[in-house]
Amino acid sequence: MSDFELEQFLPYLLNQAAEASSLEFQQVYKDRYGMLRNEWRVLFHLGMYGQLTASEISFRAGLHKTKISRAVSKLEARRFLSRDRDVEDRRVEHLKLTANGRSAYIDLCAVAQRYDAALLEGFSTEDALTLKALLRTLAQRRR
Amino acid sequence: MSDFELEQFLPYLLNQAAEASSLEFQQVYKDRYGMLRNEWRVLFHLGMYGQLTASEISFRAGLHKTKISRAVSKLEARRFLSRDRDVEDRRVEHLKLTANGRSAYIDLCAVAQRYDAALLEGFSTEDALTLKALLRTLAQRRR
DNA sequence: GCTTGTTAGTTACAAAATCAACTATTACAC
DNA sequence: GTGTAATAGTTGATTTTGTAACTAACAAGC
Repeated sequence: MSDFELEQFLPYLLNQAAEASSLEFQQVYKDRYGMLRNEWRVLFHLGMYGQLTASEISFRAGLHKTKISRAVSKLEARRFLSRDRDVEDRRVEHLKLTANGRSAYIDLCAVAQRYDAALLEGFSTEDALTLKALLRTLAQRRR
Repeated sequence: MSDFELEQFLPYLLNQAAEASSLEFQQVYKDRYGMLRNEWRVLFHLGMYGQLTASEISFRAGLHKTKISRAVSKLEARRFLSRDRDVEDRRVEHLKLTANGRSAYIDLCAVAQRYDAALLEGFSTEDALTLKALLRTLAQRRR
């Protein structure tokens, strides 16, 4: 194919952009709290929505249950969250952040907000909104 | 932080969108040619630019040299590319696609073009252009 | 009650990514 | 030339992920 442009191919572009714009933030949660990507995501979901079960996080974040399971173990080991078995259904665990976890969440939220603003610097407000709306649409078609 | 929205956080959004929109295409190059993401990328760079060295691919694609090295080995083992040692500088290898590799490239290009169009279906031409331009800007801030 | 099916979450093993150390070759200083 | 540094690319050890099989608990039919 003569007229194909890799740099115009959406999945490629998205990957490049995602990787580039995750790098610095990743550095922060890794260096500051020893977290991995999935751990950060679980922490944020609990921080935003309060108490959740692993399945609920899995559904909301679009993460496979094994990823959740491992992320939860790590976060628990580092005292960022606590588990509570459901009394009605003893298969279910309710997860919530410890004080420690909450303070990490609050700290990282602030970092994230500043970081987000920095990434969008140079874009017009309208472009920024369009970008995020389109990305949300693309992300929705899932699994 | 009360007003933080994970779904508005650019790195998160980009990752979700990237993952969602890579899935189906990944399935194609995996099922049809047994390729991994890095192998597909190397194949496309060689398909688009002709003969390149590993370092050149590394620079253009923003991939670490170990990823290139392993992708090249796999592609060579499956007869998708051939290596040629440089006569002037015997550290350097010139890589290029075999007929086999080229035909895989041409096939995947066509798939990619159709897939790209399908992803953008429902977006206005203007939105599509804006999206790609912004993504390119974000991707540029790199490494 | 007992069997069958389903759901929540974990674990085991293989595949893949990472990071650092390595070899081979060239370049440059003296 | 000889020693030192730089570059191209590979390999190995460790971590992380992915897939599938697993355990434990519940639910529904009979």
